[in-house]
Amino acid sequence: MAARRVTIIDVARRAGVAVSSVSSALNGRPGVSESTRERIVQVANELGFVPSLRAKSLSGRRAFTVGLVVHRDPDVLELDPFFGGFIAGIEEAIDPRGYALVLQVGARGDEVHQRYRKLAADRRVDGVFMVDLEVDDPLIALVQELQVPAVAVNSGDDSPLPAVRQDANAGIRETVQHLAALGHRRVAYVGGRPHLLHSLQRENAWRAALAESGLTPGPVVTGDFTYLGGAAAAATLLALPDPPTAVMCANDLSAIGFITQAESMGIDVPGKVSVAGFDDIQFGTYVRPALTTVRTTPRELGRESGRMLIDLIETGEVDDVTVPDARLVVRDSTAPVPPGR
Amino acid sequence: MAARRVTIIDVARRAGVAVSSVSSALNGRPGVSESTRERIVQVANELGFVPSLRAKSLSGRRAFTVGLVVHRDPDVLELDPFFGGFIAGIEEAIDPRGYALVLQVGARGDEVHQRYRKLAADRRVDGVFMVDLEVDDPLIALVQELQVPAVAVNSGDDSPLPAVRQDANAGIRETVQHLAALGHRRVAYVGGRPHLLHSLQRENAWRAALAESGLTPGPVVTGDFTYLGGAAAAATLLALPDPPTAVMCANDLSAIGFITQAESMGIDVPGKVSVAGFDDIQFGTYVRPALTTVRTTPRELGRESGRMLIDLIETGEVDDVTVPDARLVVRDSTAPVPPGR
DNA sequence: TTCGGGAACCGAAACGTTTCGGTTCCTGTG
DNA sequence: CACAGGAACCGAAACGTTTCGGTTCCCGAA
Repeated sequence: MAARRVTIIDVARRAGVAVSSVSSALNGRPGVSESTRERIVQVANELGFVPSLRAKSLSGRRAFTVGLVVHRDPDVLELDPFFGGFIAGIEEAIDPRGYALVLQVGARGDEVHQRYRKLAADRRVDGVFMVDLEVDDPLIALVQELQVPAVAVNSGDDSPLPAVRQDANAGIRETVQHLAALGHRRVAYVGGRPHLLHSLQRENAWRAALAESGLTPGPVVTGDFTYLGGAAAAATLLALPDPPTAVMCANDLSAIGFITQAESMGIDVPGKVSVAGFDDIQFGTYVRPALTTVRTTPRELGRESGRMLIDLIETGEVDDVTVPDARLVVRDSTAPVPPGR
Repeated sequence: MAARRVTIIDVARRAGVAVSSVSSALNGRPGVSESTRERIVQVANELGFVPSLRAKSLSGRRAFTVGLVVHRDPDVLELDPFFGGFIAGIEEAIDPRGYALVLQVGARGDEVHQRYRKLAADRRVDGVFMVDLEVDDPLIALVQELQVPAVAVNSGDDSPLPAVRQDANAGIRETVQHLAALGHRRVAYVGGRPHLLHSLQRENAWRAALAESGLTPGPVVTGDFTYLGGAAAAATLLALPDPPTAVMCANDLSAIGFITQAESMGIDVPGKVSVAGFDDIQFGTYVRPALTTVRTTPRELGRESGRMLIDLIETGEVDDVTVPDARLVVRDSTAPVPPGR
């Protein structure tokens, strides 16, 4: 009894009009009188007509699908605070407009490359999101070569692609000012994976903010955004002859690693050293001491990215957008500089 | 210069054969001699022919896409250890077979319903994964009504849908035996959201394992799989006149919440109370004391689910599969029962 | 030598839309 | 009253495959 699908032809026949008129009527295109439009809509509803997405794709040369390929090891993905909210935001924007998201993950760079190529060759998606951009990212050239519409998320200021950004500077500046106000003069930095664009951006923001506050940069450790990386950084920094009294970490996970390591070395946080993170992951509120951090809003970023990509697909051009700044959230892992330092 | 796409017609013309022969040749169907098949393949490569997925979909009545709709609040998603690995596993299985995954999230139940309906109406996907099944889940009836092929992940034993399962029983039994061997006689349980099928399964497994070890169930608290829920459970259980000496939690997150709360009440873990979790999230290795837990393998589950769904789509029937059991991982949060208890 | 049968190949319909050029008809203007 | 112009509507091509029925041709058996 696999009931045959009701097609536009059925609607046309039943309404006594041409197929093309049904198409025009249902898509709000001109060339059909208001009265027949109403009749057609009526008939379409009666019949429960749902246009075939596949036929639309073939005819209309759009897939009504956008792609996100995540360049990340699945194990790392587990702890990533970004994607849950980001994807939810994307959907909020694209679902009402009839688009769906295809998601792919690739651990290695060449896998990611292949995924993009295949996505483009198959014309499976009408556009893609570019996240986790690297410095001089070859993927940018790739999507340009492939001619697939793309929006860059948190790219640099000179992005050749349309971009949506959340400025980290404001939050980082607030953090540095917060630390300075607490009397800290020696503020270290634990970086993220250095080839990642936003690692660079955050570190630069930190330097700029220090300069603004009249401070000179403390020691810098290159990390990798992981818990273990943060712990290793603590081992290094806190063993220095003149250890920092405060540390900014490139993300919360490494900040938490840092704190745990510090405490296991018998160094109290925030009594002896203040620690600030970045991201505002939920665990930051559970950890002891609760983490002072900079709150980012992946969901808003996703929503704007989604909106923008579809605008780009449908109109061919868009303006860059900026979501509200990341802001400082003060909790318990930062405190006044210990006396005598 | 939007170069026209090279189609099967171009290949046919260039090879001097009919379009239908090209189709047969490239899809490994009989009816074309080996020599012309080779020639056709040759020509197709020369021309860089990539069959149009859209045309294939329309003609062949398959979308080469499968769907996963996640019923979860995006904020909860952030801490969820399951989906990163699960999705990665799905992809491992489906990508080589030419399928892609569309992912959707819905915070509310009715949203999820709508998503499934739309997916089916649009024929956007050829099949779906059903995760986070509830007791008597109405979604099962929905996908059956909608006639969309579906595989259930960790469903009950009497699933009307083909299912892939990872048995939690083995791991939970091991855990209970481990606790019993440490001398514990009063083992409490902190459950998950009670309408979720796997909450029920885990609790039943716990009861069964206790019985096997000749123990009677300790107090049970209904939780919600969250950190805060675990903390609340600790507050309740540890204030009991005769508190348990060991606790099994339905997942790691609530176990970590439990431990934190216990310690802030001055009750040492594992000195005074042993705590075991479930999932084996990465944080469990970082937390102090490192968490004894049951390791699940979402990635394998994803891989098998993906394989199975595509088999189901293409052949119409499949057998249930089971991935290797979840196993106990002993770390530092469990210890011998304190003397005198 | 004839005939049957299968392998190889072909042509066209079908999938379900959108789009575009063309026809009809009505209205207003001169 | 004639005619231009535009609104409403129609028909068919196009999108790029797969599939199915039909034709050709060759080979082996009788």
